[in-house]
Order: sequence, then structure tokens, then C-alpha cells
Amino acid sequence: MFYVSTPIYYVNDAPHLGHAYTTVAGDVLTRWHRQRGEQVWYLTGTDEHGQKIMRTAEANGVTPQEWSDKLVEEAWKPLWQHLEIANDDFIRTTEKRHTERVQEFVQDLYDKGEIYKGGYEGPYCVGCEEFKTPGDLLEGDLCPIHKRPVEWLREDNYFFKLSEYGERLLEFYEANPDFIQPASARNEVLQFVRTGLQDLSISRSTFDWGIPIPWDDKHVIYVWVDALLNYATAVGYGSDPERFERIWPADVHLVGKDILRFHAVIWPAMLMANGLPLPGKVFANGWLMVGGEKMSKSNLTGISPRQLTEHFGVDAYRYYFLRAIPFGQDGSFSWEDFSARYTSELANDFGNLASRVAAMIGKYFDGELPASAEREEAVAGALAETVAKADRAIGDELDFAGGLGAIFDFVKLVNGYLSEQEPWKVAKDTSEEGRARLATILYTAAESLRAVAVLLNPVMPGTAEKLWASLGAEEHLGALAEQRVAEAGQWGRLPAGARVVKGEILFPRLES
RNA sequence: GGGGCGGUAGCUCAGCUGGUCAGAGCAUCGGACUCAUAAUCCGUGGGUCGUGGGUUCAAGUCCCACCCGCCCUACCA
Repeated sequence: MFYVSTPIYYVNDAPHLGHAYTTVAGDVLTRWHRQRGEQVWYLTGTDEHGQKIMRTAEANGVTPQEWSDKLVEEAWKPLWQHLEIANDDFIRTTEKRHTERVQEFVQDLYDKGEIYKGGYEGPYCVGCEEFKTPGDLLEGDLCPIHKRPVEWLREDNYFFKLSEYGERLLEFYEANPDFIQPASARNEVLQFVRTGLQDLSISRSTFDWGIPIPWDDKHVIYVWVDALLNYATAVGYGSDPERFERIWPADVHLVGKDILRFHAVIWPAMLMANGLPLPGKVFANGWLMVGGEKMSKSNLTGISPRQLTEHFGVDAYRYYFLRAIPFGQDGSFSWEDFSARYTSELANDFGNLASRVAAMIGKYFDGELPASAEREEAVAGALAETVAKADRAIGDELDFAGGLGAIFDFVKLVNGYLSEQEPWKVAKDTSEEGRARLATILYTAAESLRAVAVLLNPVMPGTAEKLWASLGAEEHLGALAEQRVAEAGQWGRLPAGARVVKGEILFPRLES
């Protein structure tokens, strides 16, 4: 089972572009693997405990649970639906199937002696109601937010013996060089772990919006221990061993680089402590930058996903970020760049190709795909290479930009092929040879589009479906979703006689 | 403070262990063509490769210093 997770997002606020970026990437990755014919499990969800949500809820005059319910139902789930995210499950950390298992997990670690009672001591700001790190403080030990002196406070906590896992983690990273990606992220983690790990305080007693520690209900479980476990509880950990066995471990955990450390250090250590298999890969994607600044929830100047989909459409939205930004790197994004790529790549190169091919088959063959007299090796060969390249890039390397680049290079190649062959001139030659030549040219173009529809289906399902319909492919080849990547590059799958119609414009020109 | 990454054509970026490395895409401009969403195809212009030194027969490509931007330096998530 190919199991992919997004982070579970903190429901402190509504989803923004960064959340959507990661979630779309995971959706494309999992759709790609489904298109390969694999069994796939795609999980997303929400993280709903913690002090911050408690405060936000209070500030809005509702309980934390009410606050979470509202955001999940009115903001998060609807956005994923809007963006055509085909997740198989959606887990919330306030669900019983999660909280009970988390308690069991922590109890297990406690029984195994991995957790001990200790104390955390440090500068504490009464105003913030939280501990500060010495580095946070202003001159004279002032809280940077309240500008008031901090107090030195000690809190009893339970600690997980994270410090004992440094060596094992390093060995694991060594043995699994692709565990943390991209390489820059891996290096950061390695450096961090090499300098030595401290034990992790895994409980809090200063607030109560969390899962109680089973043997000491004055404490709640540290939100990250709670949150990370969603990846296991959602697939049956502790409740459905057979299912858990089948799905676990995750093949890919997609994360933002801000939460890399939790996933690359704490999470594997927790799993090791409980003797569970470790995930295959943690892939940290970068920040979306706009005007050189990071977009985040604290940066409310950010553009919302819906603003973009309203203007460009959902498919173009799904395409744009993955195409424009190498996955794993920070990427600058701008309305102008989105417009430029939409027009050049989607409308002019791709949409127009579909349009002109369908138009010519309609005009010269009454919409009935003619049989090809010969096989155009250059185009057929390029297609096979394109499929191989895209499959490796998107399916294996999470190099979405590279894979999409390959597919769109092929689209350009087909445009070039048509310009070279000039079917509109060949059409004037009504001899038998002329008709045969024309048939070959148009068949070649249509067959190319058939493959493009398959390759783009994981990325732009709506558009791919329109193209599939326009080619009359379903009647002969079946549903688009059933087309396999491995067969996409085989030449000659679309049979002569298919009803090709010029459907609606795939990517209409943008308003000014 | 320590560590890491980046600063290459108008824009976004490729350039591995030094020797056609000064590139690609988009935008600009010129030409071709008319099947198509005034789309497509071909061609052109444009950069002292952040700054200053140094090593070398030869440096975006190595070394040093400096300037600018970003990230990490553990328990908000």
C-alpha cells in the first residue's frame, strides 16, 4: 500500500496557500500512484489540541471543540473538496479513534520505561502563560511580547528519553539516505542530531485542552506527540492490527519545512521506542514567497486559494505551484507569473493544441479519427521517453516541476510537428496518398493527446477528463482513471473510428 | 555569536568534481504560416555571472574578505 500523509493542519485559522500547496502535492502524488494501478492511501486531517487553539476559541467566545468543528466543517473540508483533493481519510485529533490510541501509545512507552517524571525549568511569562527560551528574551529578561520581566518557574513534566535515540537515528539516516528530503533538509537534521539530543517534555499541566496522560490526568499530552501519532492511529494502530499491518508504515510524509524536525527526529524516535516500523520518507517542501516574503497565517496579506481558483480555475491552480516551483525549494509566486504560465503553457501550448487537432479532425474527417497509414517514430519515441521521465520524476522523486516540464515539452513537440507537417496544406491534396498522409498526421496528433490526457489526469483531473471526452476515448479505452501510466506511452492505443469532437475550450483566455 | 543556503539576461531559474559556461523558459523584437483560444513555428537582441582581492596557463565554477537576502541554533504549532 502506498501511503502518503500531509501534515495535520492546526485549525487555529482557515487554510492558506501553504496548506493547499502541500495538500495538492500529496494529491497529485497519490493520484499518480493510483494511475499506476497501485493501492494507495492518502491521509490528511487537522490538529486540534493545544494552548493556542484554546486561546483562540476563548477569544471567540466558544469552546475549543466548537471552534475546531466550525473551522473543519466550514473552512478545511470544503477547501479540499473545492481543490479536488481525493483523500481517503480525514483524521481529527479530537476524535476518539485517535485520543484513545494516543493514550495507549503513551502508556506503552511509560510501561517500557521510556517516559519518566521530571521537571522543566525556565523563564516563564505570566502574560503569555508559557515558557520562553533564553534566546527569546529581550535585554534584562523581558518577555518580547509583554515587555515585562519573566519569572523563573519549574513545572513538573513527563519526559520522553529522546536523548537516548541520537545514535540510532543517525544510523538510520545513514542507512536510509533518502529518508529526509531534500538534501538541504537532511543536512539540517543531521547537524541537529549530531550536536546531541535532549529529552523531550511530553506533557503540559498549565492548560487542559489536550489528551490527558492516562496515569496522571493533571497533565495533557504535548501536542506534538499527540499530533504525530495521527499517522498511525488513522490507519488502525491499536484498533485494527490487520489494517495497520497492511497500510503502515507511511511511504511519504509530506511536511512543511517548519515542522521537519518533529517528523524527522521526534517521530522516528517515538516509533523506535515502541518497536514500530519507520516511515519511508519525510519530504519537506519550501515556503511560498510573495514579493520576497514568506506567506503564512501571520502574514494576512497572503492571497487565499479561492481568490486564485476563481480567476484561474481549480486545475490551473493545481498545476501552477507544482510546475513553477521545484518541490522542496522555496519559491516565489506572483499573480503575474501565474498569468504568464497560464497563458503560455496552458492556454496557448496545451489548450490550443487540443483545440486545433479536434478542429482539423472535424473539418477534414467529419470528426471520425482516421487510421494512421504509418507510425511517426519521432513522435512515438518522444512520447515513450516523456512517459518514462514523468513517471520517474513525479511518481518516484516527487519532482513535480521536472515531470510536468517533460509533459509540456512533449506538448510543444507536437505543436512543432504540426507546424512542420502542415496538415492544412496536405488537406488540399485530395489524392489517395494525400488523404493517407493527412490521416497519419492527425492521428499522430490525436494519439499524442490521448497520452497527455492520461499523464495530466493526476494533476488536472477536470481538464484531462474534458480532453478524454473530446477524443472520444472512453468508448474504446474505458474510463480515464483506469488508464495506466505504464501503458500511456504505448503507441496506437486510440483506435481509428473514435468520435473526436471539439469540446469546450480547455483554458479560456484570462480577462485582461 | 555559531552553522547552512542563495545573490547569473526585464522576470523565474540551469550551470556536477575549474578549461566552447555565458545558458533555458517566459516577456521583447523580426520573419513564416493560417488548422487553432490573434493561437503555432522559426529566428534576433539582451548579462563586467553581488563587491574587492587571491590561486591558476585557465574561475559564475576554487580560496579569503566584505555587502545583501533567507534558514537552522529544540519543546506556540
